[in-house]
Amino acid sequence: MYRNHILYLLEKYQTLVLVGETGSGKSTQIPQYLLEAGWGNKGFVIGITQPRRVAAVTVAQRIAEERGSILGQEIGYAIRFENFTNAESTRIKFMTDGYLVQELMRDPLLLKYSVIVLDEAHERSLYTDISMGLLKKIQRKRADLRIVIASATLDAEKFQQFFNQNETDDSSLDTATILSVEGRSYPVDIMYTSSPVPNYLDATVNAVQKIHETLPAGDVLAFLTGQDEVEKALRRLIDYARDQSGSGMKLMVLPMYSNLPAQDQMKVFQRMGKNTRKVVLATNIAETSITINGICYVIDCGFHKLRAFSADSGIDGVVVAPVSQASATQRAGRAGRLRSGKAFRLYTETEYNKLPQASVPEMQRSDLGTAILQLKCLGIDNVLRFNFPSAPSAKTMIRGLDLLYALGAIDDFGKLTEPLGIRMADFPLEPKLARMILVSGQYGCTDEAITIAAMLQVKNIFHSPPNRKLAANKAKRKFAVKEGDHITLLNVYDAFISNNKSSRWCQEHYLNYKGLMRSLTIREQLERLLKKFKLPLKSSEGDVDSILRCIVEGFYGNAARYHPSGCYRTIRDNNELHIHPTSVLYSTKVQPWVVFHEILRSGKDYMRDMTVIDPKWLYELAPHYYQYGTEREIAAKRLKVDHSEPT
DNA sequence: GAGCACTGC
Repeated sequence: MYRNHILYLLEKYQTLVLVGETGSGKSTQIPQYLLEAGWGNKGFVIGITQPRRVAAVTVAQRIAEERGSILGQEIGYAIRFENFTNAESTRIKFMTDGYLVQELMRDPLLLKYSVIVLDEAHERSLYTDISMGLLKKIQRKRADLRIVIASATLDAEKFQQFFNQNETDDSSLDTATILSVEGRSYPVDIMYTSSPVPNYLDATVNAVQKIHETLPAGDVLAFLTGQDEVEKALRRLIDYARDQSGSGMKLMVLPMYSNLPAQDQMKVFQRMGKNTRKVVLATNIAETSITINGICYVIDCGFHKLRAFSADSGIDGVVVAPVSQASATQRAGRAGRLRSGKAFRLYTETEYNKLPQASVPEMQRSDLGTAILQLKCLGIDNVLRFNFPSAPSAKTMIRGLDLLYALGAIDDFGKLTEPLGIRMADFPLEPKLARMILVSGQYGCTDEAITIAAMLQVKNIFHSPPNRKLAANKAKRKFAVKEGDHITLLNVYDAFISNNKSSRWCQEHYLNYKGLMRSLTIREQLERLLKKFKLPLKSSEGDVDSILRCIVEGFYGNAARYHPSGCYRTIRDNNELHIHPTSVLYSTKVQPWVVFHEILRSGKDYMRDMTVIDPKWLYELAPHYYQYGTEREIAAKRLKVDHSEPT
């Protein structure tokens, strides 16, 4: 395929932007071309990054198989917790883009590598963008390092300009170039509605029925925005399928979203009998993360859920937003992998033309605390001037810097503190939790701190099947304590260990066994980090106050106070907050002061994972953050803010 | 009485 062309351009240019549809085979072919052309000689390694762990593993597996080699030798992969590479023999190394950033801490100029391929760059994941900024810097010092950016069409020129070091008008001096490779997919007919659709859920259900009644055999993939919508549409289409039974072709309707248990997810990959049409109702998980073979018809509602971060309130949330043209193209393409297909867009062509070309990169809609910490650790002192492919707003950057300063990770000059800041960057956790763990030695509760941090990484520890909610709630109350969710999670973990990590015990107590096993692994990793920093593993032996104070050390910025209006308000910004119904504090008597782990935005702003605190701790532990010394003064400040706001 | 797409160290 474009073998010689690619190799020629890589000799001539430092950076090659390779444009081609996903699934065109380039992920597996290009690394092998590079290897055969000698880019893996003299001990050099060819590195390929992927935004997702599974992709890194499966592509590595596929190539190893093609070449008849054992995975972990010539072909290897490295992702968090798993390193299947061999220091001497590995020539092609797959990794996640996050892993590459981590690798840079050990090998700042990537001297081991001759080529780095950033695959799926058009997705613009947070770490792909960071990698691009860092690689550009490295290239100035290492003219021999080659970079391949593999992307879908839209961003190609932007990437080429970003990496091009030629500042003259003479294009023969360019250091970056673009090459388009053709995909192997089949044409897809795009259909639009003739007028705007009032309700895309109804329209999706109707479209499935119409396809089933009027179009030839072929499976259907419909994109909706969330679990809720998928389940709603599912119920209606199952009813429809039942009414249809007996008349011609059967209909098999299946849901697909990330929260769905693995065995149910697997069902969408099963092949149906000849007389059955499969309909998959999916979230955007089916846009990039998974590929279902045999889809001939795609229905695109025109919306998806996206992470959104507000630099003003510091609240991270998810919002429903119109898709971009790039997403719409990607969705439609899912119909043309087997033979030519049809994509039904539930919006007009005029509406399509008004859509943004591409979604805003993740970099520009995330909290950047962790990312800034990592950049500082890599020697980027002035992150505000760092060359990102799409720079985040100054406000977001300052918010991130503020947080790191408050947590003691950086000093007055923006320099990483020693040892706290440097150690925080080493933790695979958000900065608040990293600080909580690193100071836990002073509270004699390192043991409890890493357990709590590990438990907070896993969502849905408590299982609540819709038909047995009452029993599940009762089971949960057995672990619940008045101090709140953090100590409750600690109890659950301890009980899990003293019951020999029994899956049966979990089932009886409505606990998520897999989730608990995962927090066990994460906890082991954190324990290793404690050892690395020579912090002894020590339990507070039932002294709960020490643990609570330790939590406040990391989370004083997330403090809230009960407000007479019947909800909570953050101390710092006076934002309205509510208790999430999954909190153990939801059904107990009102506690005036709390800290929370995170805010969940869905209609209202909910605090998830809360702990009751003594307000004195706030100014004892964080006088620099709460400038007003006494509780009375904090209250006075709060009142002042209240008066200035019409409510 | 809620339910968030996805990903990563």
